[in-house]
Amino acid sequence: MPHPRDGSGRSASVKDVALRAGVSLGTVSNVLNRPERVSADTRTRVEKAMADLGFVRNESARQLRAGRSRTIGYVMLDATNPFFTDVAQGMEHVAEDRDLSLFLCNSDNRASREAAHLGHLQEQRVQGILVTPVDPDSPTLADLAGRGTPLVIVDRTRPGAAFCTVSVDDVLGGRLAVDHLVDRGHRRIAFVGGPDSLGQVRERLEGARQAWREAGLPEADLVVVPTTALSVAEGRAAGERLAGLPARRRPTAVFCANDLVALGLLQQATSAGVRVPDDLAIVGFDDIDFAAAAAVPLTSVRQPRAELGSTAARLLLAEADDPAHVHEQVVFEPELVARRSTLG
Amino acid sequence: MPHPRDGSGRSASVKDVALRAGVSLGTVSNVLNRPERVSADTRTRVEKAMADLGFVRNESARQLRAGRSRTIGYVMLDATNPFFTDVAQGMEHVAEDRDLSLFLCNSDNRASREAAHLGHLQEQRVQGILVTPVDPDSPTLADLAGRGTPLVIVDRTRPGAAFCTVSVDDVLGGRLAVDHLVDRGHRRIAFVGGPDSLGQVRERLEGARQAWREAGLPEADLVVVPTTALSVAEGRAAGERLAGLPARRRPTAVFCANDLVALGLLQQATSAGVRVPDDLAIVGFDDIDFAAAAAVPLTSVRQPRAELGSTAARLLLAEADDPAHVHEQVVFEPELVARRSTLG
DNA sequence: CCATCGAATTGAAACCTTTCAATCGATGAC
DNA sequence: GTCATCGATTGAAAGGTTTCAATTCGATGG
Repeated sequence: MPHPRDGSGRSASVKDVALRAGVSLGTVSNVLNRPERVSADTRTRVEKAMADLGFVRNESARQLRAGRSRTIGYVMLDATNPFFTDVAQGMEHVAEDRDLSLFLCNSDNRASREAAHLGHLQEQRVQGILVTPVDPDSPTLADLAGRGTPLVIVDRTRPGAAFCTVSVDDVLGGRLAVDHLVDRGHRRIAFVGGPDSLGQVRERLEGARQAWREAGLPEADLVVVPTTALSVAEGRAAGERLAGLPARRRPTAVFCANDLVALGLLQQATSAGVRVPDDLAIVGFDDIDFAAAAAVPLTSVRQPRAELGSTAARLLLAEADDPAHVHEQVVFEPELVARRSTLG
Repeated sequence: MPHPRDGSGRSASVKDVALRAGVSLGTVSNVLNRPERVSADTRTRVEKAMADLGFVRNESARQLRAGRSRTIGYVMLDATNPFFTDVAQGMEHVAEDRDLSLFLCNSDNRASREAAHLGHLQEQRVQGILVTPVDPDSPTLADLAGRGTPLVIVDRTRPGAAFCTVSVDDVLGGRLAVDHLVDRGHRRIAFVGGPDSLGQVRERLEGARQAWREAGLPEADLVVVPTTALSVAEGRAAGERLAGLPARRRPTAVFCANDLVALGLLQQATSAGVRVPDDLAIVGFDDIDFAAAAAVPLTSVRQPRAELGSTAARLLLAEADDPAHVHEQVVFEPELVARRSTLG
């Protein structure tokens, strides 16, 4: 019987272990935390007692004593978007190396959920919080940082802010996408994405406009098709709206604010008999794995997803370990990955 | 100045609040937990003190006292598979309703990671653990349940086990897929998936074989193409192996163990000039959003993903709240969703 | 004016771990 | 035989919250 449940229902504590092993409570703690200070004999005795009792360390008590937990948290914007799960993967590796747990939370694009999660994480006294915020200018974040909780913003930048940020140059990303389309000869294009409360959307569009302008092309030939979210469904809907445009205004290429939208659009286009890329070229953003795997492989602006996450996590821990830490704003450069959806 | 940081660096405790509000520590606790027992006057005074001090409740201490936390955990098999994030979404809703936090962990198909996560969750004294295990027969799980931690297995069934399970009838799913292909006139098909250490893979194949046999078709005409994982990349690789088969053995349809594999296969086929479904029909499994969004929308066996998650979470909480709880084995029926990848 | 009652508030104990100064015992040096 | 030393072990305190029995105070009824 490997795990005799004691009648009390309560799980065994160090005290119970000490009693059973016939040592003091401090010794049990030593076995747990500084085994080298305990004689081999006592150690095995204590370890046996632990096994017999099915002892599991109570992390709450440990944290209470230590003042902080062995956990960091990441509040992500959209857990169903593979981009963010890949970012989280990068964080996870760093956490694993340091033997920390990563607490994943999904704000699902809602400020209220975000606030709730941030509150819970604070109550847990996590070592620090990573967040891809609904709104990076929200005072909640500044408050948090001001209160002393290490905080790193992921996928947004905030120059001069009271915290580190790790992001990708979205304006540059937008330029890359549009430069590529212009190079391929397109002279009427659309930008699909929204809501523009999302900084990612605004900046990618801004970059697109810059590139378009610098190519000397008329503003009116860059149509903006707004969506209410960055999802596959919205991409499909946008495709329908695009198909409804009079032929002379219909673009020959589309730059989508992310790959989910691009995949939705691609599907709608293909099923409507529009050939990609011959009739319509498509560029996405993020370069999630599904982009390369689409039946017409998607040209996309690649972000170093895992690196974004691991860098953020490392900065967070640096700040948590060193109060004199100087905040950094890391900006990665995106890179265009050309595939069939624009190459024919 | 909304959050004056006290010189100590330590964050404010109930004691500090009590001192500042000129009340006892018990009263502060009452304001927090039973506000109706406190006079309006005192209450506002205490609330003001909390705001001034930027008081944040210390969850570790609360948990220590309460004996258990306000958290449940889900250890998922593959966080990058949208199927599991959708399942998690279902759990999240239940947790949100009960004002609990859901701690998401990714075992990434590795038993060692799974064990580490399970250990951490226990140490946190979570109310219960949801897990899609690498191996549902692992003694670790039985131990956990035996030790008294409420446990629910998700996406696997284990008749007569010492815990609840919530799953989908994978054998039936396999049958549905193959019945459909047989109905569409296919007489030589392949099953693509692996490793068969995964129960999901074994059972879906088993169902496929049953349906094939019952249709009176020769065993040899159901080719099994094993993969080392259920990923897009493996699907692509399998596609190449399939293309390498001599024409007379090449199947006219493929049933993939999940949608990721199917999407990879679809991509490989299309880029190799194989027309889907005319030259090759494809059926996936899970019906993730990307399945419908593929450029050739994918026929797939739908599982009630969110419902799987919410049911599991509800069972878990039922067990956590009632020690006399009787374990249940819930099995959902999957459903075939036919789309262009098999319909032409 | 006293007794009683109820509402509001208090103070101490408990939860479990970690830490650290103090103690103990044995070994080796003189 | 005594003293210093060193390793091993101990015991008590601290950390923040919650709970609950006990207390206070003002008000009500007699």
